[in-house]
Amino acid sequence: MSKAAVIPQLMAVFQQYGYEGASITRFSEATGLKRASLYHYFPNGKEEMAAAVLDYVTQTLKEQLLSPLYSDRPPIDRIRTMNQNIDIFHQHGQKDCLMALLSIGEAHDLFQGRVQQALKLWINSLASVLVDAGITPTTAHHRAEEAIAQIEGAIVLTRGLNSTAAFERILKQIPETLLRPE
Amino acid sequence: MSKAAVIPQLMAVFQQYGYEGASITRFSEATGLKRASLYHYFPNGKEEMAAAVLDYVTQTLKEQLLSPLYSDRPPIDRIRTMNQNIDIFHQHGQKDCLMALLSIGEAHDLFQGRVQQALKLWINSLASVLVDAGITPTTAHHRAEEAIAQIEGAIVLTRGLNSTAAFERILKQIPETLLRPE
DNA sequence: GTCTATATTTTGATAGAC
DNA sequence: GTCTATCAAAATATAGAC
Repeated sequence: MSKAAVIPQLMAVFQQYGYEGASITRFSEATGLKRASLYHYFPNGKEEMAAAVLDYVTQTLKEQLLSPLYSDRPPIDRIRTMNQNIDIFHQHGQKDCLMALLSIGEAHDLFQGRVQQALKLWINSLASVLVDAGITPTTAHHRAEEAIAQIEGAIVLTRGLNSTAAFERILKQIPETLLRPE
Repeated sequence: MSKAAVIPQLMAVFQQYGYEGASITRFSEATGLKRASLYHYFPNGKEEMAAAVLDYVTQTLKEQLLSPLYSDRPPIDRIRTMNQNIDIFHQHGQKDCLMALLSIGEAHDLFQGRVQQALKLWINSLASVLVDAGITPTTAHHRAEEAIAQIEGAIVLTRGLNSTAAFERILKQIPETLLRPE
């Protein structure tokens, strides 16, 4: 098995258990590889695994979720396409956001830079669509942050209420909310 | 030291590290009590500590955060007062929400019921204020969920961006957003 | 590249003295 | 009620065979 093939499996474990709850044993079960084999790919252990997963997530964010924002379609359609991909990636809110999980506890000290960079990329990409739609840059930036907060919070609600209803409803109304008149 | 005095200190550890990252050693350091002394208060260990903390948080939620919602002041003032207390309790987004943290990983299986109950209490209390303000019950319920999602997501942004700016801005605009015309 | 075996550290938990 | 001492289990990590 190649290193590239194990990373999504490690990601799934981090998504379910968070950084401190994810153990090498759980990684071993998820990948089918023994402990020592995982250390062959990631000599620095869990920390290196999380860093690799975070890089993978950042790339997925760029290629899968944010790339529609840079198309030549109308702004509302670009945002709707992003949301459809978010809905799939997070499985209607049932799969956690790695940026949220890897900013808790000791993971916060380790990955603060990476998480902050990825979040800012998301915020700026979304804000640029609003600017294209004629919205003031400051307002655009604020609204982008608010939309991302709603998405992250909707994931929390999905976990806490054991229901995907709020997530799907919130996601659906985000495009119109973002593009409302100033 | 009484059991009641220990619980807020345990809460602080859970807020910083989450459920799996919170170890008995960290509880010992935070309280000044040795391991065995903590087991005197909580024979069932970490699980019982988290349950006690969650009960304490639920009571704080009721008494400190939600009680202003049931006053006889105008709806907008009731919500503003709740938000001021949220801002203090969560230290401008820097202190995590226990309901969010205790629904991750194996904690999710252990505390799903308690978390769901507390979240529903919050949602229903907030929605009832909107109904008082003349908003349709269904819309009120939806808006309450959206506001709580924004608050939870704003805490995630505070962690991820290492800044309280988004949290404070989002909190400030929530009362008007909740009470906007249908 | 994957494994078995093993070492080390940390964590959760208990017994029993004071 | 708090402690020291101790144990068992789990976690991280490494050595070395194939």
